Amino acid sequence: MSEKKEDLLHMAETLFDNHGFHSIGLKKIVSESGVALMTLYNHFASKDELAAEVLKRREERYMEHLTFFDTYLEENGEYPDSPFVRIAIAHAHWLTDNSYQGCLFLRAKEEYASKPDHPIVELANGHKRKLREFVQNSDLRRSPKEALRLCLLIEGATALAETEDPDTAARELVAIAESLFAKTQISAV
Amino acid sequence: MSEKKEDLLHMAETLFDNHGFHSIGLKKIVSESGVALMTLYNHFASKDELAAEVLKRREERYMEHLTFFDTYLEENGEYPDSPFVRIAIAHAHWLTDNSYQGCLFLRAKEEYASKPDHPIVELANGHKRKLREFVQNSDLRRSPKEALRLCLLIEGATALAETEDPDTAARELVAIAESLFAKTQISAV
DNA sequence: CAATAGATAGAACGATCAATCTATTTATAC
DNA sequence: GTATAAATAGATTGATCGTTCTATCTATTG
Repeated sequence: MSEKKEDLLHMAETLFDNHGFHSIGLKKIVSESGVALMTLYNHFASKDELAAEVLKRREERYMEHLTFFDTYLEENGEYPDSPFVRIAIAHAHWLTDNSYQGCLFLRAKEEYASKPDHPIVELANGHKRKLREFVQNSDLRRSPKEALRLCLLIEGATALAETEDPDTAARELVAIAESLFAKTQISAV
Repeated sequence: MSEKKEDLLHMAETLFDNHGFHSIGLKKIVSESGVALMTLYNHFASKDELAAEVLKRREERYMEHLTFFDTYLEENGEYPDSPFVRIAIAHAHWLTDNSYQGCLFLRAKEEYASKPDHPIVELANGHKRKLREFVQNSDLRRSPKEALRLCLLIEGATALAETEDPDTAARELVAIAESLFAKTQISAV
C-alpha cells in the first residue's frame, strides 16, 4: 500500500476518533497528513469510503489484538482458566494502550443512523456481531446470555474510559469479569 | 415556559438523539417543530445554548426517573434490598421506555471534544460525576470501586442497547447487578 | 533524454451551515 | 379599539463542506 494512503488512513482514524466523522473535514485530514487533496481522491472514491476503510482497519487491528493476546498472556505467566476473563483482560489492555474516545463503531452507527442501509452502518453492526460471536465461540460451555453479559461489560468499560481514567475503567472491567466468570462452575441461567 | 420553546426543546432532543449535534441543522429543527427560525433565536442565543438546555432537561428528567423509581418499585411489590440493584432496575426501565441511541451526554462530550472547556463538555462531565455520586450515596456500605462498577454496568447496558434489543440489554444489566450486588454480604474489595 | 505516472497547489462548483436583518402578520392585554 | 409583544416568512451574510477540475511539478522507468 502507498505510503501516502497509509498516512491518510492513520491521520483520518485519529481525527475521526477525536472529533467524529461529520465534524472533521477532508481539508483538515489532508493538511494534517501533509498530502494533497487530490491524492486523497486518488486513493479513496469519497469521504465515506475513507471512513469505511478506517473502520475496516480498526476492526482488523482489534480482532488481532484479542486473538494474539492469549499468547502474550501465556508468555507472561498469568493465564486465567476462563476464556471470558482472558478476553476481558485483552480488552482492558486495548483501552489502556490506546487513547480512544469511546467506541468508533458506535459513533459511526450513530452519525450515519439516518441512512440505516449505509455500508458504514453495516460495518458497525457487523463488528458488534463478530465480537459477540467471538466471545461466544471462545467458551462453548457458556450460554449466549453470558456472552452477551461480557459484551455489556466490554461496552461499559469503553464508555467509562471516556469520563474516568482509562486505567480505572480497565481495572474494574477485569474485576467484574473475574467475579462473574472466573469460577469453574458454569451458571445455568 | 413558552409552548414554542417547549416544542423546540422536545424536537431538538429527538433530532440530536437520532443524528447528533453537529449533523443536525437549525433549519431542520425549526421546520420539524413548525416554528420560525427567528423564534428559535428569540428563545436561545445560539445553537450551542439550545443544545445545552436540551442536556440540562435530559439530566433533570433522568435523575428524577432514578429518584422516583423507588416509590414505583415499592408500590408494585418488588423492592430489592440492595439500592444498587434498584438503580440498575430503574436504568433498565429508562432504556426500555425510551428509544435513545446511546448516551446523549457521551455524544455531546465526543462532538465537542475539540473544545475541552466548552459548557457542553462540562455539562456532560458534570452529569457523569453526579450519577457516580448518586450511586455512591445510595448505599454507603458499598465502596467507591463498587459504585464505579455499577456505573460501568449502566454505561454498558446503554451502549449494548444500540446494537442489541434494548429489552435484552436491560434484562442483562439487571441480571449482572443482581449477581454482583444482591447479596447482603458486602465484598471488602 | 523522453515518457509515464503520481503528487502538488489552487481555484471553482453547488450545497449547506449558523447567524442576522427586515418587514409582515398574529395574538394578547389594557 | 388600540397598543404591545411575539411569531412569521424570506432574504442575506460569510464561512465551510464534499467534490471536481486544471495546470504544474517530481519521480521513476525505458
